[in-house]
Amino acid sequence: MTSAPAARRRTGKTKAGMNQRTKIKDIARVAGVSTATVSRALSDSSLVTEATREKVREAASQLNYRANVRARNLRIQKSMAVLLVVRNMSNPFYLEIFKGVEAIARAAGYVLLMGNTEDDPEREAEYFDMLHDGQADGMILMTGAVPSDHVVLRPASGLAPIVVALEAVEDCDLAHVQIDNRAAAKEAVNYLLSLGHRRIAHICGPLPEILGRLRLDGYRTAMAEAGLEIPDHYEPVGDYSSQSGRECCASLFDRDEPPTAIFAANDEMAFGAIGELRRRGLSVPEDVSVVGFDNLFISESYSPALTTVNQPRIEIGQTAMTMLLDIISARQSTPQTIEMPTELVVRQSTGPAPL
Amino acid sequence: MTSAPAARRRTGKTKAGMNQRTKIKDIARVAGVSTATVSRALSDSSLVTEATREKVREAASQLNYRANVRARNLRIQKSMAVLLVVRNMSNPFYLEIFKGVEAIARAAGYVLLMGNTEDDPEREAEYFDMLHDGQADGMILMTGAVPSDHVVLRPASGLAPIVVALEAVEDCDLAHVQIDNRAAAKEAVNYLLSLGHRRIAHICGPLPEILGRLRLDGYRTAMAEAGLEIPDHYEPVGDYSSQSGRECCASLFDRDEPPTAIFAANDEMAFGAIGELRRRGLSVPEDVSVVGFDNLFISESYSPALTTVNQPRIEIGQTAMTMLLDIISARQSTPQTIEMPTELVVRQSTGPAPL
DNA sequence: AGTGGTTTTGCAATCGATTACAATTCCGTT
DNA sequence: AACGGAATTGTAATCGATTGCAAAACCACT
Repeated sequence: MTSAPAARRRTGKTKAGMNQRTKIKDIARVAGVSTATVSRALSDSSLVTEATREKVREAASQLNYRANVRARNLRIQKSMAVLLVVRNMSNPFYLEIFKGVEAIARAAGYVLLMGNTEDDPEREAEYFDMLHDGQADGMILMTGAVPSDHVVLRPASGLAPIVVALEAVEDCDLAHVQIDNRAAAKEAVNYLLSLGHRRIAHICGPLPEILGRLRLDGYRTAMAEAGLEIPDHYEPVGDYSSQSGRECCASLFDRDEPPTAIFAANDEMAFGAIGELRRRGLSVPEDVSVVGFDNLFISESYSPALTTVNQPRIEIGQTAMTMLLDIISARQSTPQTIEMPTELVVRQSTGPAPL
Repeated sequence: MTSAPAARRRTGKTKAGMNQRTKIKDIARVAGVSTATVSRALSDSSLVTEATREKVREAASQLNYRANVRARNLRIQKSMAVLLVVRNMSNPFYLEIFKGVEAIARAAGYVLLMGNTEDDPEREAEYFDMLHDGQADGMILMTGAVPSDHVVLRPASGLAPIVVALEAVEDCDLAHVQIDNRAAAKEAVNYLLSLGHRRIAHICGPLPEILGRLRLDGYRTAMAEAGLEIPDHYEPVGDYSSQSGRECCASLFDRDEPPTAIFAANDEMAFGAIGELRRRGLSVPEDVSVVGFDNLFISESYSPALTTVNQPRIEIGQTAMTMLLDIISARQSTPQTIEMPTELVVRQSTGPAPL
């Protein structure tokens, strides 16, 4: 009966019960058309009649068909995924950025791949490799670290698009979404000055990093413009942890001429500082005012509610993703830098300078 | 010269400057072997001589070759990705779980896809579809919501593996990683009882949800075992937000017989409650003790540092991912439920009952 | 040199879609 | 009825890897 030559054939071990996924071929058979037509019908191409389209749709839904994403991605040479790379996944600051990115990505049919570097250069390189491998069509980089001399950076290397958010990569024409850290810090300090404070200290973030430098710079500028000298020990350096905020605060109050106000480079250090002040019997804001930076979700319900600089995190995420999509679809090719507005949120941790 | 029949041929429009990615064919040509050998050499198959392997490696690194992940994934019928689905991406509680999952996934060569449902059934279904589409090889579900009647749930449907974490899906034999919410809640309340408190209130989470129910149940059990009646209004229902904690707390203290201790179903509501107490001039823990649940990263640096129930979040993430890998590789097939230990962390927000 | 066995290698099929190009159908005109 | 052009459909190439099987190379031992 079987006249077809018994060509090489796979064993096709269909485990009983393991119902094979339906593929485009099955639909073609059921609907009585070719696979090409099925593909076209399902992708709403204008090259099929309404009748055929309906027939195909019918067969597809009957067989519960869903296109195999792997096969499609190979063929169309895209992965419909974007890579989101952060320094530390458990930093709550990123949460709303994730959310903003996710919303835009989803709407455009992209999925989100998470990357976590822990500041390890090897891992950073790995994520860049993923771009190169075609695992993602683009990347939103929030580490500010670019592996030196990586292929993707070589000029005209078929560079998969990268948008840098929050951080800044120097000497490299990449798209950026950032805030004006210097100006925001300056505004925070100016507010303290306007309350009558003169002895204002700054708990810095790690200094080799650009963010820490910029905020420190803003603090110094504000102080300089107010004609105030900054005592030697008024710039302790922390690492953004609440513990380090506590320690920096201690170092400020263990010496003469303690400050009447503290501007911390982020909210967590501000929390730590407030904890330490309370431990010493000082009250906030009556004795010492404290300002943070970031406006974490929790800062509002802290007690005292924290005065801090708000970053529009959701919008930063949305903007970064939107830019990335624009670059991917080549709507945009010259790398832009977008600056998002910040806002000083005044709450209960700041008050007039004590007499 | 060219004797080969000019078969149909693509135009191969190589944009100048757009240097083509090197593929396995290129390596084969340079190394003077077949593509099969290249593939085998690079995957450390034992089927190639050391000499050939070296030759191929040489060519590969010279051409800066990286395998096309899309092509490989299609061929091997895997996507080497797992899907992590949460209710709300900006809930800080998930952060360390992400981290735990990420660590294990990375080590096993899997990438992480993020899913965010916002409690929208359509979006929940979408992520299940992604599994079906082969976008991911497995899923860690933290929403507790399973689309009713979805294909993947039909018995023996080639079901891509799912591990439910934190939540519990009833009537469905899926693998689970969870904590004993009832026992943990009971322990927290018992601790308050041991401090001499008798008027203890509970700020519940949303009640249709299993988590809220279990914690409430633990609270009631502890009270019952202590032989205490629970006044009518001692179980206000919040929604896990700090604002709702504030409101629930207010409702407790606007009536007669206010409690001397509050057990909140999560830390954020505990923060809200503390804020409200402070607003009313009550101090914590002297006048009222407060216990939370979750041990958020910030709870330690809150002031007063919050007494709360710790969930081993990193370990939960790690365990869930490990289970998923076991199921994917079929090392494990009968769905297990693993229970992770919790721990009451006593800090400064609790103290002896006032006289 | 011939034999049998074990390693290495190469050929070509395969994964499941999309799509260029060819072939067919349809439809209005002459 | 024949024709021309547009609208649909089908055939087969393609994306870039992995891998079953066959062929070739190698080796030891008569």
